[in-house]
Amino acid sequence: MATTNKYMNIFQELSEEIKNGVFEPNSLLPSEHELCERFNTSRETIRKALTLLSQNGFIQKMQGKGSLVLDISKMTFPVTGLVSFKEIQQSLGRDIQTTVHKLELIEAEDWLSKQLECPEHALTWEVVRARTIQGERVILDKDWLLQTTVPSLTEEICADSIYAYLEGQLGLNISYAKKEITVEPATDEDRALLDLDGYSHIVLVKNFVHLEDTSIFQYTESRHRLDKFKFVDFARRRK
Amino acid sequence: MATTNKYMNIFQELSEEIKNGVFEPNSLLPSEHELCERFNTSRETIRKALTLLSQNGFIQKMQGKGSLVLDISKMTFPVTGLVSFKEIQQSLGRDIQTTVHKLELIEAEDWLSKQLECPEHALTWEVVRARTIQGERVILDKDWLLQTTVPSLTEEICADSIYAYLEGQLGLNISYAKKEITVEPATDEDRALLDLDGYSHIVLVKNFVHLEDTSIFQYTESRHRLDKFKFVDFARRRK
DNA sequence: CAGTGGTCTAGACCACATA
DNA sequence: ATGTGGTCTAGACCACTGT
Repeated sequence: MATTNKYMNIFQELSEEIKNGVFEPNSLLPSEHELCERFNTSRETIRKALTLLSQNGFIQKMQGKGSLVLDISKMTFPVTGLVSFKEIQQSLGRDIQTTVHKLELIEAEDWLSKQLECPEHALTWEVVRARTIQGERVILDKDWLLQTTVPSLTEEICADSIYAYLEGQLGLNISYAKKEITVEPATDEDRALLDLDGYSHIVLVKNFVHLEDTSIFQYTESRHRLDKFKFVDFARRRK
Repeated sequence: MATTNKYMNIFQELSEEIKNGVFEPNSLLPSEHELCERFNTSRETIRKALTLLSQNGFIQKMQGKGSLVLDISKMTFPVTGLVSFKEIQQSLGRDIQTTVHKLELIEAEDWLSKQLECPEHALTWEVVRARTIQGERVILDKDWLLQTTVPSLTEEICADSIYAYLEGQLGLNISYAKKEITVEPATDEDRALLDLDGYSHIVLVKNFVHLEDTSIFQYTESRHRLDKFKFVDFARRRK
């Protein structure tokens, strides 16, 4: 669990303590000075950890007063940030299955090479997966990954979590992503592979995933049945 | 324009220069050392400004190499963070009108006092506004604001931007918000006040807005016609 | 007043990239 | 080997909050 970073460790340790109720919601965290002593470190380092806590909705800093612990039980769940389908569902303790409908190496067509910002005809993994939650097929995930960064891919990996494989096994460093959420008419494919229950539209979440060298290596379309879709976002006001 | 903060000023100055093309996309920013000299400041201060640029999608920092300028023209627009309807539309140069359908001081009912985390029967402003974009009424905004924090409210303010009034005139410090995006069946009110064009559902964006003392003072439901809804999110991976 | 967080500094050492 | 960013330090001064 120990990453190399001091402030990252402090952030994780304090966030665990907040989650576990060691620090009560609506109470104050120990002062920065006290935290310096507890973690035997300098104040700027403590402040980096506290900044992370603040950005992730754990605390609210108040000048002259201290750091107030927020009630994270009211937060439903921060889907913000880069979190994969599997991580989210696991965090909710949901019972899910994944059906892999397609796993092929294709040549990128015109539209796809534009999405991936890659040369046309670049070799690309195309993955189509349906997600079953509590007996209903409600999400269709369509992934495209450049073979230059992901040489091989198996059905086992797709049935589990592609993210876990990329970060864990391949050691890829995912750095940021852009998401677009819209509502679109359902396609024949949607109707065939999902239990649409009469809905004529789906929620489409497009996801452009970038590596640390800023190249896009994955483009994902996540197609959700309307009534099963929920997106939660925590955001701080930047002045 | 000059806020009090050194790193905030540097962030704004550099972000302007990136927007204006002074620094080309896919080129490197001057090194932190050079920026220290240019702004006559220490490295940690420069790094705070660069961290802000990174978090807002302007640059990608790469150890050993430098800070790469990202192509913000590909970003559509960061709707992430706390941005009001008016700010977003203005940034897109859209032609919009607002119709105020309701502006009343009411007593919070059961469900509302739960949303606002306030005592039942607390006095609350209820505001209902329809947004017309390019001739079509496509968004219905329903706002509830606690009178304890917003003593008075006029139709003129509502027709313009409530946010601008709250932050500019009242000097309220908005600090963070939680958003929830779902799809819900349209109500009779939706059908009456919007040009729903046959759609049976709307996209519902719930917004819980908190002040710096962490109290909720505003709860908003933004109801969008399906085909006119778009949400864009930029997120960095936190390890 | 004392205690809190907010900003800023000058310098140190490390890890990574490039030539 | 040099230059880049990543982390950490010890201390300074300021602004705000409470008593």
